[in-house]
Amino acid sequence: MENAQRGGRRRRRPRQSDIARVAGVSQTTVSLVLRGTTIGMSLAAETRQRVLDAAERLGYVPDPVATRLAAAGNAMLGLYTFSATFPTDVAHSYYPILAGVEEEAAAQGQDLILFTGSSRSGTGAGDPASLRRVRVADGCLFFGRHVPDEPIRQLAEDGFPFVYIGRRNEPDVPYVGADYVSASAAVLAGLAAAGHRRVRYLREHDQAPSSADREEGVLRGARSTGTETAGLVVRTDGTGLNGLLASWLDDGVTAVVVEQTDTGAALAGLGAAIERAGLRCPRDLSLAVLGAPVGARGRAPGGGAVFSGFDVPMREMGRDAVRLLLRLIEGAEGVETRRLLPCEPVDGGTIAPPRPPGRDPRRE
Amino acid sequence: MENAQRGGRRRRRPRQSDIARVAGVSQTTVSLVLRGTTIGMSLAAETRQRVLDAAERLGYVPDPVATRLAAAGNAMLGLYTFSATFPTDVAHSYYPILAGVEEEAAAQGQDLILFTGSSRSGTGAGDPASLRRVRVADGCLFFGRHVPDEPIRQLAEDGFPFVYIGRRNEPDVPYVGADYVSASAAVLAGLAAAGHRRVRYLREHDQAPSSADREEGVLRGARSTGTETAGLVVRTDGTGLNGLLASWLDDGVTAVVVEQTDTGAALAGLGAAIERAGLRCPRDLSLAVLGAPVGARGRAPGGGAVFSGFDVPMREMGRDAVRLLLRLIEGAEGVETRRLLPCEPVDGGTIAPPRPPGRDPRRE
DNA sequence: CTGAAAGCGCTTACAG
DNA sequence: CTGAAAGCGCTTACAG
Repeated sequence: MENAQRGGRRRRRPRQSDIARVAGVSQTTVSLVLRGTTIGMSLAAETRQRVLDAAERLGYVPDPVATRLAAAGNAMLGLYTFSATFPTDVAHSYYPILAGVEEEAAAQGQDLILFTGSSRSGTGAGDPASLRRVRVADGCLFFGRHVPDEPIRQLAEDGFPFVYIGRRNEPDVPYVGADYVSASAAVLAGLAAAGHRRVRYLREHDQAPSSADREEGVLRGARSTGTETAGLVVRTDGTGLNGLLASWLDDGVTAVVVEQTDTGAALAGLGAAIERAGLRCPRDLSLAVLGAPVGARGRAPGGGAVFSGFDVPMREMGRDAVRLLLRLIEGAEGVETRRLLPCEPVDGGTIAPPRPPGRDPRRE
Repeated sequence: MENAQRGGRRRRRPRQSDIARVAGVSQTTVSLVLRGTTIGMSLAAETRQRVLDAAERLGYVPDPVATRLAAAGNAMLGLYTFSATFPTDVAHSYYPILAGVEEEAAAQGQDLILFTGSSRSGTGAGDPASLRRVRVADGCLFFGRHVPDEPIRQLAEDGFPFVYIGRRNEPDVPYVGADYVSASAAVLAGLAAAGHRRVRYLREHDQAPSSADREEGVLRGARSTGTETAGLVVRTDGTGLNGLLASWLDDGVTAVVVEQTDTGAALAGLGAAIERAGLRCPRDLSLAVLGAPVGARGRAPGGGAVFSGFDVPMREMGRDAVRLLLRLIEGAEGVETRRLLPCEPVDGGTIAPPRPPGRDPRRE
């Protein structure tokens, strides 16, 4: 191996002109054969081969930056996350999305550029400079609950192809999201079918579309099943749940629905309150989670059962976003650019018929 | 947003020459003031202002692609994994490494290219063509237990900077690994201190350096503590553990040490055998794992306790590999290019004093 | 203090 | 079938 690594003069990467010299042709010709361009189809097979050989021998690899400057594609897709791509503390909640993106990118022969600009600033907001860098890729996937509008607008205006992972409100923005509305409504329907009429829906203060959609679904589901809507929606930052839980029990609430976000604050707070009160699910209280938590945290408190509710098809969202982005890059017409994927219902065992009226689970 | 995404004609973005025209200066001057370059410090304040104003008015935004081309070096680090980067089935075992890499890359202002070449071919072996692609990055991180030598050699010869994550045997190859030898020896010492003399070490057939190191550490630890070495090392592919376990108990074995690999075959097989035999750890049998499994699988069988053994500092390995790679890229002298990071011992509650001789846990 | 020029490594008309 | 030339939008010596 020689110690090429240390101080060893690094040999300059070969470029097309090097190949040209070796093969005895012009740089233009090199570019033509290397791109396998269909325009200058008429290349002598022998010339072609000579160029190919030289390129192989020199270990040529096209420079993606130069390629992009000259306005061509380079088989690289970007992924820009408006929060650390690999969060430490968030229990890897978004890992499956990354997995899906990587999987499909690989299947399509695309490399993936992870743009790290956003994670640097602790804010999680993408700073404009780092956002601009995404242009070295052929197109970019965006992802994160909170996203700055302006820089993205810029990209859109310039015709740079991109796709959001997660539904967006802005018109004309391509995205692949999850159908939280239907899935949430279905959960309420399930609760109603089990006999619950007085339910609480716990959501965080977050304003993201995914939260709004869940709430809409919950309300829609409640209305269509005759579940009480008064006092149904409760906002929390994850604290003060002990008191809330107590008041709910006083009011005869028999089931609680929680949204699962990246912070997991609401669910964590509720879980703690339930444990503290010594309640058992679903005997004392039915529980449903909108959007299944990932990994080890997917256990219901005091039971070991898996939460009832629905799964977010994160992996599939990642995959589909890659497919859509590729379509946009190739300029395909008539592609559906706003997609909602169905969420799989999960019958996890935390929903049961309501406890008999008048029975206070805390006195047992 | 106009429908810029689909075929819409896009307005040309302003460039430096536009500013130059408006401000009545040369494009060079524009570049100078915009970069705030320290070299051409001597810019008339008035000129400077004029340029700044024009830039502001035109809404100028530098083109990152052009900037990079001109500046040489593209602030991209590669990560090439000799297996799917985001495995589905392997319980995300390597996730923390990715997290560390991403974290440090972000801190250093580097973007990350995930090369997907290796995952495409089901083989997990990187095909030479895809491997060559890594040259588009300024340098590359390699990762995976089994790695093809030849293409890497090529890269080294060309002076392309790279770093392995995980120890390598080849001389002169830069790496950041874990000190499995010391950590494994320490585990044996702990077992000996608890009173165990007859121990079995279960490893897979795998030949990777990380496996070899663990075995070496186990043997070293056994020798220095008077633990029996005869029959100590046992190889398995994860099957036939029921029989093996029975024979060990017959032989008076009181503790088992298992290596944890990416497949987890040995540990999974052993765990199943233990459960099947109805043994409880550590009462009936002490257990230690060399290299902690990740996430939900980190629970010991029949107990719920965390495994004793040690943690692999994956996140820190990722971070440190990025740092080292950056040093190599900048051509730093006298850098330690072969690093082993210490593994944190884990006292997880699966090690206890040996059961009394003659007590057969299976008859209780 | 400022500008003309070359160059980063490619692609793409346009001529032969 | 192949090459000379211009251009993508910047940066960086090098001259004035």
